[in-house]
Amino acid sequence: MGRHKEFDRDDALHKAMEVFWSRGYEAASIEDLVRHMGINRQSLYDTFGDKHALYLQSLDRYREVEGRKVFEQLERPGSVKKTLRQLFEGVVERALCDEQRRGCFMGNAISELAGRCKETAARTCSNMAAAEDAFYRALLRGKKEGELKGVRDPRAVSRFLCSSLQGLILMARATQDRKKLEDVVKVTLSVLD
Amino acid sequence: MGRHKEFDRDDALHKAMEVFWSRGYEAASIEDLVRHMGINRQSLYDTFGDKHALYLQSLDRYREVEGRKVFEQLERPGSVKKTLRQLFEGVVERALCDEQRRGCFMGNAISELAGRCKETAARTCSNMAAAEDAFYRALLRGKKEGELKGVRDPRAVSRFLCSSLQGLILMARATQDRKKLEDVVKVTLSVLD
DNA sequence: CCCATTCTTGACTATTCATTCCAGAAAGAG
DNA sequence: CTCTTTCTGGAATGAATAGTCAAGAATGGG
Repeated sequence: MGRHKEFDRDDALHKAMEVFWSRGYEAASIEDLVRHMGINRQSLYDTFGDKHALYLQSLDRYREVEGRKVFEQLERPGSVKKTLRQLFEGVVERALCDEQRRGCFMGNAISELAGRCKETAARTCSNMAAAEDAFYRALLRGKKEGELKGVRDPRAVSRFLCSSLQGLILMARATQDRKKLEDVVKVTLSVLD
Repeated sequence: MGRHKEFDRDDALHKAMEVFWSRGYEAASIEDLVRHMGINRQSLYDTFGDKHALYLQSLDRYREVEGRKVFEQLERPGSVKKTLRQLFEGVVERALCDEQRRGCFMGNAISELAGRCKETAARTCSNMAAAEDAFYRALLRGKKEGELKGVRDPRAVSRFLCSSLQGLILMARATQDRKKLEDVVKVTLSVLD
């Protein structure tokens, strides 16, 4: 009964996420979204609701896509230290390539919106808790496998790694100097020794 | 010759800074600014130029006021470790009090604007370099006074402290949990041992 | 074929935005 | 007082904004 949707919902949402990620909530206009999503304005409203609802769905999407990458990386067997090094160096590498300097969508959301939008606050808060847990499980595994004997308080260190990751990503938006970023990574990971 | 200005320029600029600091660039309307600055709209344009110019001046103002506090704190004689602990714990304390969750104006500027406004990028970049230098000088002093023997690469550690500070401030906007923030501080400062 | 559904298009509304203009009041200098 | 400057308030401008509406074309199920 009736015509099918011509566009792929997930695809359009992904495109919306890219717009909000690189421009932020306020600076992204519906015009920008319609153009970049490649769908009709009416379809946008019919499918995703209003701009704010679309933003929240974009945040969820980001968490699924980008968050999953991190979680999977942290769960891969092998040296936890090496994995963490790859994770942090990967952030540096991607930051230096990305000429848009988008940073972390979750971090941006915290900075721009979490203070005055409780739906955003809930999402960013729970995302950060999830990241902390992923770090925590990796640290526990590293301890069990005898690799991280120096880590006394894995819960505290997992929180530290969360915060450090955000700090590094922010710094990478302010400077292009690879040496500075690698210095940060070097000292950050030294707490694991 | 002529009537004097009725309002204090610095005072008005300070008020403008508060608005941009708590709401960001895009979400702060001229209406908000006029209301909170307590001056006339025309006076705003006559005195500060347009919204963008006012924003840049607010950034400069923030650097003078808030930056100076940090720089002075770092230059005070006495234990560098203790000073750094006070600095980081002060950030936690202020973040937990501030019900507006404003974070760091410079960090917010990086996140919201540095990618597409080169004047903002220049200011945030130079501010970060200044902060790095302030940390660096403090670390050098600590080494000279024999307190920080464990710090091998003070330049790298100063960069790390910069990044960590921003990470902590961001995390403090996402969570109210004092224990989490104190964990971050604890591990961060452990690199000085 | 017919009907229901959905896509597409473009126009439309209503609000908000930054910015400018204007006319008059206030106030200091000579 | 007089001139000049600045403050004040409100109105006006024009662009951009988010969101809605309506009419028609496309498409699939029955």
